[in-house]
Amino acid sequence: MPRLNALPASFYNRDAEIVARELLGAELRVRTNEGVTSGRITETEAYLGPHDAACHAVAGRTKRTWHLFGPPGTAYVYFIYGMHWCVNAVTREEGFGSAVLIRGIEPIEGIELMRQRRPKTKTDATLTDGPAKLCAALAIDRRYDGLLLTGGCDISINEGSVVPANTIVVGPRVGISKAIDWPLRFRIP
DNA sequence: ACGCGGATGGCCT
DNA sequence: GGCCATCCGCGTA
Repeated sequence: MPRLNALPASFYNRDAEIVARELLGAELRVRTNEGVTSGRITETEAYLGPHDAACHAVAGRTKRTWHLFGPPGTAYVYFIYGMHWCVNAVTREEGFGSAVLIRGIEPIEGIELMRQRRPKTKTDATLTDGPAKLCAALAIDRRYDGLLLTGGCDISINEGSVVPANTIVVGPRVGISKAIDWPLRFRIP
């Protein structure tokens, strides 16, 4: 059984790179009227703020990026490529604009519900191994944008297993066209 | 096991 | 008007 202690705002009120590393092993959990789905975070990317050309904060606080500038521990959910959602955890102080993109999880709870939501998926290995895949599996969309992940909402990130630092694979972020060689992608093999 | 391109729409310039 | 922090299926090996 997963632990249900949500990570506190103080956890998120640090540099995105640190938070991205330490979110590995934590549990992302979503409750809907269909049931609960959750997974262990296995891949993250750090987006450092307005000085990071690949970070959405470069455009300033617009309608789309509004909650990226929210308080630490806020969920920043955005729509991309006309059909996909991605979820971030906001880091550092309110107004700064840095976050950690959740890129992969390993299902813990509600795997049958996840399969129903992603019926075309052939194997469980590809059920939640991408930022838009996991949002589809957990039914994360605009409704969750701006909610606090720190407890009390239908979306939260909870304490999980501790991941040894020497097992984390570090590499460049993917899918971006600027600041492409910064080593800000973290994953558990 | 790759590589490529289409789907699809909101938002910033 | 053009750009996306993507995914999937189809093509060539």
